[in-house]
Amino acid sequence: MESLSPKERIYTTAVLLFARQGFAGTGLRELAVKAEVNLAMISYFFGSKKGLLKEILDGFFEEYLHIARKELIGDASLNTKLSRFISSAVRYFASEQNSLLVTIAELPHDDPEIIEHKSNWGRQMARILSREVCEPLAVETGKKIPVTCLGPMLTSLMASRFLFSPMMERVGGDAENPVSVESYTEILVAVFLQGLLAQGQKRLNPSLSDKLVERSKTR
Amino acid sequence: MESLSPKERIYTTAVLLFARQGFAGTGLRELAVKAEVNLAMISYFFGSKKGLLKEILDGFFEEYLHIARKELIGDASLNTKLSRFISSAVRYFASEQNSLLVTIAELPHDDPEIIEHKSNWGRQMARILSREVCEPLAVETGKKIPVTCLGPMLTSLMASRFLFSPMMERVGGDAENPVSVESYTEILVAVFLQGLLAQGQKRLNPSLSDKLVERSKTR
DNA sequence: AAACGAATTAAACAAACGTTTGATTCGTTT
DNA sequence: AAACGAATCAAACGTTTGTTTAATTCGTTT
Repeated sequence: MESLSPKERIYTTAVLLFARQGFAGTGLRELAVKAEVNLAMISYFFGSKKGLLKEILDGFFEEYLHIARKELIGDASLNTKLSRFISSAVRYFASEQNSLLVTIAELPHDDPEIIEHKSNWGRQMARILSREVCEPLAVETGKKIPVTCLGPMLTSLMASRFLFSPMMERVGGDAENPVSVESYTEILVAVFLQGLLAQGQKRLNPSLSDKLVERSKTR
Repeated sequence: MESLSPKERIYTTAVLLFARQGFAGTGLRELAVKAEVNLAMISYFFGSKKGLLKEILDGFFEEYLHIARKELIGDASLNTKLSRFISSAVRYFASEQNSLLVTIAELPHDDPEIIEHKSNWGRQMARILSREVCEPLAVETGKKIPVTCLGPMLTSLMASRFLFSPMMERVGGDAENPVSVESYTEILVAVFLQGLLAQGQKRLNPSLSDKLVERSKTR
């Protein structure tokens, strides 16, 4: 945090505070203090509090959309494309957990300015998912699932772990060791593609990293 | 709204406003005006703004937990139990959409008072899911999916439509008619239990109600 | 009708809010 | 060294915030 520019410190600290306290629940004075910056610098760099939020949302959506384009567009099978997408997206969600939380917490709110931003990104994502997933899926399996249904399902599913993490930390007893991001990804892929009730496959077993953790505990 | 008691009007209006503008983003004066109630009545009935939020969260979790107990506990097959649970829960989410949105938007925030409330409900839900879903699942399929993973996945998946609805309303073009709650439920059950890539079954076709809508349009 | 507690009210409280102003410092260019 | 724009600052702007107070109305019980 020390080597960052003042503007970067504001951005980073804002993502952290907005994620933990909500956008409206965070005051600019607290943000300025925690970012070690003068209060007026926030308006100076981002125009307004809402302008700061817009930049955060844009930053998250831009990368998310980039991942979707990279992993979903192409000639690979639906199975591989979706597996790769989920894997990359979850890795991104994990690395930018706070940006994800800010975005999701602001999703249901209906501020006209913000809604417009979100819808723009939603339209682009819907175009990709429609062509690269929904249409091939209808051809291969006969199932017609609308993008407006599949898009939210997929994103919510991948975000679930992070949405509930502040709550689940106090639910899972001390005995239960937390699930690594890798095996979380494997579970997601398996459930979303093959279903919860499908017979277990070898890719569903605990990943190597989890096994090592387990061993180091029992010894 | 006219026949409700002042306390009920405050509660109902608060759910609506918190869902659309967020908890911290809603002022008590605006709430008092919209609920046609004197400002001081809010503190009088609910103690504080946070007290009001706690009652909303409790109200939502109580019914959600009730549904989980009713549909998941018993000797039916995993398939039927989960199908019924998803069906009931989605119907409840749809009827209490705003309570759901308030709850989810507050999930990631780490206010100690609120976190404690959420965790209490989370623990109870985890106990049910663990015994009635995770353990039977491990026996039947060999897959060991921790509750701290499955719980959030299931809830997020069912909530996805409602979380994204303000955004998706502007994404889906006018041509595309919205998915009914019934067929949304069928899609959820099919994807979660059999997987996205499974071959289409008859329960996956558009539900009767959707077919009627489609017919009335083309004629 | 007197008395009582619950319900409702207008008014005020200090604190925090987002934003703006005008002066000052800093590094670079002329 | 003079000049310039960008960056930083302390201070104040007018609102709005959640909460509390004390007085009043209301319906019921005595």
